[in-house]
Amino acid sequence: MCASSSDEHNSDTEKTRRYHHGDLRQALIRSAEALIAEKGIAGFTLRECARRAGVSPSAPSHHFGHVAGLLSAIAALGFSDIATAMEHAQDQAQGNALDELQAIGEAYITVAMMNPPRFRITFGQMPLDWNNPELLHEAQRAFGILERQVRTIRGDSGAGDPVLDTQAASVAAWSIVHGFSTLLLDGRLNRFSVDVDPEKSVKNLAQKMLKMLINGIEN
Amino acid sequence: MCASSSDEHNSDTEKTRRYHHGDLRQALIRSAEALIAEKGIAGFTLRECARRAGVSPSAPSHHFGHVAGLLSAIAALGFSDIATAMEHAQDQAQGNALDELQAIGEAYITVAMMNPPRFRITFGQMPLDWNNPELLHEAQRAFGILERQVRTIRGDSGAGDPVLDTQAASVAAWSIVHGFSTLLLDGRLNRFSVDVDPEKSVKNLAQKMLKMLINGIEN
DNA sequence: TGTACATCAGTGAACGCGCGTTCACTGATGTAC
DNA sequence: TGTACATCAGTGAACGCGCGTTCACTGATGTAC
Repeated sequence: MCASSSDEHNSDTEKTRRYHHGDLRQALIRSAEALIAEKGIAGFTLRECARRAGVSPSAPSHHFGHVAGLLSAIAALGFSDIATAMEHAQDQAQGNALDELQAIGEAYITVAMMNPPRFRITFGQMPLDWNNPELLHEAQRAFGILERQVRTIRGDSGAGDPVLDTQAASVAAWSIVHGFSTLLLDGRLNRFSVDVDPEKSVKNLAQKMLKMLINGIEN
Repeated sequence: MCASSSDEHNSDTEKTRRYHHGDLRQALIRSAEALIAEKGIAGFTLRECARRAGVSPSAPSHHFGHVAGLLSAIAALGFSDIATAMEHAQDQAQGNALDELQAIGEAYITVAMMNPPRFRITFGQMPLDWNNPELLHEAQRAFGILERQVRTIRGDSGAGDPVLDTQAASVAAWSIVHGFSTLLLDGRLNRFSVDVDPEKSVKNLAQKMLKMLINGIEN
């Protein structure tokens, strides 16, 4: 609860471990992401996570109930990041609905690139607890933004019949940005496509790609 | 080597286990896929695999060297399936290059749906051995087909300057079919999009989606 | 056709290991009076 | 301001477990003569 600890023991590097950590949740989330960034999804274990957070092996279970609890908390953040970034992009591009969709798509990819382990936890095949209300809420929020945007483009005010096309367009947009993010983070593009190493050219590539799709949605 | 065993012990259900299995490779591949289909990617272990194949715990290591050996063999099949299906689709749709790309994209998704565990091994984050020549070859073959097709569409006879656009279009096509397959197999579409349960509507959705993209690539 | 023998494919016991979770506990916190 | 006490957050030892790989081995296969 106390975001900034005002006492003298706020440094992790100091060996002075307090009995009450203060922000175990954040510490575990950070160490989980660092661990996955380093060892990949298969290298993740609760115990190693605790070790890195400088905390007893049972602490994570105590705090989150079970592995899925910690991972679900992180996945909720993952969806939240995406939703928030997409909302922001939408606002920035205000005006043309197609430009907004473009901006939303780019935001999705940017979020994935900015925190790969979080993206992997969110969309990899880790055990998540879909009864976690926060996780569910953030996930629905993210997809909702995308879908509403597409609906706007198609002039689908509710009564129209092109409902199915709206669905197809939403799924198309989600698929293309999700597929790109996945292939990129997993190093598949580097392996088979031309070099997409320099960060600038990745964003460029993503932009062009999205433009093609949106061009097609527009009809 | 002997594809059809001509002796009396060819049934797995019979408890008569021979010392030399005859086709351990196939048996392990089958049991690995069945295991992953049932328990997911996190539930995969070499030992359980061996157990299901009715073989000693050390047999997989003996045959494939290490876990990554077995998984890489399966991933090679995954890429091979995709490449072969795409080639076939290409032939069927012969004529219009855009129709061919559409057919190729649909084939990718169909392959993913036909053997989900294989697709997961191929593209999930399992430990693969990229020094495995078969794996490398099949992977390159698959991407090559896609890329050549896009090059044909753009009239890119080699000397042209729109090289970057060809790259973008290839990556866009790969991204959209890959993203769709991934989201579908992981049950994300069911969770957030409208119901895509009946198999027919999935193919329909994929078709529409691809049409949108190709429409955009065409300019 | 028969025998000797090298090669190969799979065995099974053992290795050392680290895992997620449980449980009774203890040290810190904050509230009531 | 000070004291008593309930609540809470994290401890640390222990649980039972199944893992991937190794190693010396053995049973089957196929080839040479």
